[in-house]
Amino acid sequence: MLKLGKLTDYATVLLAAMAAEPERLHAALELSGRTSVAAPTVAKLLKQLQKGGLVQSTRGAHGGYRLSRAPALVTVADVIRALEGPIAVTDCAVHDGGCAIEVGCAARAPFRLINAAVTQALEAVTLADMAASLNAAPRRPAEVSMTEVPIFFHPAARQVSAHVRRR
Amino acid sequence: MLKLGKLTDYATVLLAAMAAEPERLHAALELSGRTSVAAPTVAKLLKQLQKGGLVQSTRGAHGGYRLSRAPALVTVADVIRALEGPIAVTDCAVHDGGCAIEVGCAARAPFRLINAAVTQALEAVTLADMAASLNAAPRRPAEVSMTEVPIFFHPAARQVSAHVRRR
DNA sequence: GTAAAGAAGACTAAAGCAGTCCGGTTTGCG
DNA sequence: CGCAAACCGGACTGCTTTAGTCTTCTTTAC
Repeated sequence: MLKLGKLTDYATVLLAAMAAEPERLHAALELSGRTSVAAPTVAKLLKQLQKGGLVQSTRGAHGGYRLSRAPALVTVADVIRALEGPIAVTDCAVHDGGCAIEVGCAARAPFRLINAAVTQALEAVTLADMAASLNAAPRRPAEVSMTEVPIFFHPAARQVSAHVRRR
Repeated sequence: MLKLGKLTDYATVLLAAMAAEPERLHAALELSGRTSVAAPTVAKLLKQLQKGGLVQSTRGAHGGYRLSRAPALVTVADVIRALEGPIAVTDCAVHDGGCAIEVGCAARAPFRLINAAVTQALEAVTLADMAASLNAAPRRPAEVSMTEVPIFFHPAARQVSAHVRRR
């Protein structure tokens, strides 16, 4: 399915919730309540995100987590890399060796290009975009039409959901 | 890792090998020899690809498999869909329900856009492209640079590796 | 000093994936 | 007519990855 792990999905939701109030300190339990993600899972994810440098922690009573960077500077690709390692559609797209085919493999070069394209799509969406779509009036899923997609590819378009938010 | 299954990878290699001689009939064993993929695996994959409508089989002695469509009309996305089902970066990007968060989920709409973008990248590469890169002089991996990627997004550019092939 | 909060890691259960093997059917050819 | 080559269809097993939980320890505010 070319699937992302469920945990990565949750992590994105958590970070989006934090991005709504970037300055505040967010306790793990509080985030669990706000996002409906199970508390132990939230704790586990935040630890990993901290290891990946995406959030900073404050220990002790009234402690919590805070985003390390401004929401606009954190992309979905960053989240995936923090939790699942480098983005690699196939193994051979990233590291050489280990593949029996390797030499004269027709798929290799094209897969590298695909990998780069996928990465670019993931770099195009930031936490700020997600937080914005949280604050906006709820949209019905069907309203996100396929025709809106090419905005990703316009060189100047960084804030994807700015487009989504309108109308 | 956003990984594709290894089997999907192999299937792409097999189809690329067949695309080099689209008219011929290819026996499973012969393809195994040409691609270094284990014979039972080849057989299994071709069966699945047939179920997915990508190849046609001829039974009996001197039988084999043939591509159902011209190589230029088969994309990597087709291969993935035949083996792994619909392309879905997250579950909620495709089917509704089953997600505890669901309502008021900030990540949902953005993930749908990402999913569409990823799909588009996968649709952009065909078996014909791969077969071409097989016939061309072998390129060293490093030569496929990131700067070549945007070709994917140019509206008129369908044959990605036509660009890769040159120089 | 006590309570609230994060840190760290071990552990279990479940799911998906890769790979193999089997018996069956169709077809070509001597 | 019978054998061999090739595909057909599915069952089955072992492995890896993932999700999720639990426990114990450390830090800090009041």
